[in-house]
Amino acid sequence: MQRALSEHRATGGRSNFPNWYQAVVREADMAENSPVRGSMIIKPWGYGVWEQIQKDLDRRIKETGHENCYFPLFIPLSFIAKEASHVEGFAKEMAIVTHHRLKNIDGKLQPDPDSKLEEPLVVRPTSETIIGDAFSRWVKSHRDLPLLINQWANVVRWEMRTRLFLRTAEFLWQEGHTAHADAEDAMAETLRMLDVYRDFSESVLAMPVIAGEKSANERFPGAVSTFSIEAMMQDGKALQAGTSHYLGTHFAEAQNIRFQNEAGEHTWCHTTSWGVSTRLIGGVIMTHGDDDGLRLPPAIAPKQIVIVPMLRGKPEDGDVLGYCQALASALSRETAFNERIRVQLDTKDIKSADKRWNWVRRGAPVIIEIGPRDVANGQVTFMRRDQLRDGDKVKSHGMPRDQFVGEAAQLLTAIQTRLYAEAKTRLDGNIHSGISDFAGVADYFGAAAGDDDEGGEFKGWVRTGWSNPSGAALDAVEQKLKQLKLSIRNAPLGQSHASLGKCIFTGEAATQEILIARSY
RNA sequence: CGGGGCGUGGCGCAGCCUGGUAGCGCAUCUGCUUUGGGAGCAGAGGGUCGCGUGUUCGAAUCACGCCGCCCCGACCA
Repeated sequence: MQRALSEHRATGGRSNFPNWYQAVVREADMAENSPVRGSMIIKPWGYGVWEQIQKDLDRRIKETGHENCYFPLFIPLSFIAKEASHVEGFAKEMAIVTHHRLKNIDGKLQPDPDSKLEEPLVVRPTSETIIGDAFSRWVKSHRDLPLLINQWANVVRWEMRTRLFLRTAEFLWQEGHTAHADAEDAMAETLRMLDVYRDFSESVLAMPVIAGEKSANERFPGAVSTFSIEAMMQDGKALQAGTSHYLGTHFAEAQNIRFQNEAGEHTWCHTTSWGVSTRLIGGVIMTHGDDDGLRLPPAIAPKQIVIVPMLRGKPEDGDVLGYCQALASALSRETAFNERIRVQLDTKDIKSADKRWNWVRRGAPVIIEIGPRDVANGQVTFMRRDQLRDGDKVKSHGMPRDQFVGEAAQLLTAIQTRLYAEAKTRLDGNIHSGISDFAGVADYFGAAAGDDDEGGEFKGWVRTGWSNPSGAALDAVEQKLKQLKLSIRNAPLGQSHASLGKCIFTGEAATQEILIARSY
């Protein structure tokens, strides 16, 4: 068997990054395009990753005091209008429901004109309005605060340009919505959840990120401040992997979310919202994938250890299978990342070599291959997906069975750690902080890439000082960057306020450092 | 939605300029051989060439319209 791809690799390599990304999504069996424009079918392996993400993040969300609930998919158009009137620029492309019945007219199934809705319904693009409406009824007293709500849901945004996982018309996410008595408490919540995202991304997805504050122009419409975590993909571009917004009293005022304080005065709540989506899976792919396909961090791999029996249609197959079954059940009694190890014994009736490569492409962290020789010697032969090859050859390891079972959890942890370290080295090593003027930035990133579809040369990020201008001055900065296809990702948190030099845009004294990058 | 590219069996492509009724590699199925490894040989199945209209005796091939995908831009998680 041979793949019609260079050097036996499944993906065609990362030199054409967009093509490579699509190849990994396909080869790893994660998702495919659907008949509906811009909407994807998430296949079992891809959805399995999402389920692991959900499970871990949900626990963290609950541990920080939030409760899950569910709000309707349909939002009255007037709710959106209300928000739009208070939040300039909040004009997302949305799907709108206008009828409630189909009718066969002239042989064509179409909306029945008699079933037109009095008020159109919007398929939720985000739920601030409908949740805020409920909050206005739920919050009466300072004793009701803080109100800490989360929901796991799908949302729809009629995006012009879509890419599997990174931007789809419909996507899955969680959205947290909270109401607080004062700004201090709400801001603490905003930063707390940002840090939940940061830690989750780093320790579970093995995807290092920089947490920071967005510039005024990149704020969520209506937010007082927006924070993000930004991850560096293998092509050097930044991916906004999660956001957390402090909304001040803007939404509370628009939706009448207020409470009586201890003095009996009616007071506006301070609200927050925060979310991460299936985009995280795109981030994982572009962070950890290699020329052979996906590499999944063990913490989110639907199957952490896959056992491939070397069956040959011979009498000893029974012994091999029995040995594998015993190994599988022994391994699944072990614990890694606070859960039972997820083991799969692959008994599908295909060639074992094909099975191996299927799991390699999907990114199973550990692939065990058991043949008669292993059975006879009480051995386990395995491959680490994070260190699959030695040069061009596949590297396999042998170990006594009981030792392997005993050390399996450590092995998974080691893989998790190594994937993180690899990504962390790339991130840290490609943030350039020695550039002190705009010409240097332009020079570093070079001219904007042409209209070809090549991935282009790897460029990291630039970290430099600026004076945090506002209004027209900020617009000018944005335009200047846009010409180089650049944007300000965020102003990293926890900056030391040592000598920052001059703003590379205005020449004034810099007040903080920002990250500049090309982005998704 | 603007610019560019593309749409031919599951995947990757050739054919299209110079219309004549579909081909290659991989994958799939069957048989035999092979077996610590992304196997070999032989045979087989699978495509109304994105959709529609037009031109033509005849359209994958030409024209027009539409849809979808990819890249760039605008927009965004």
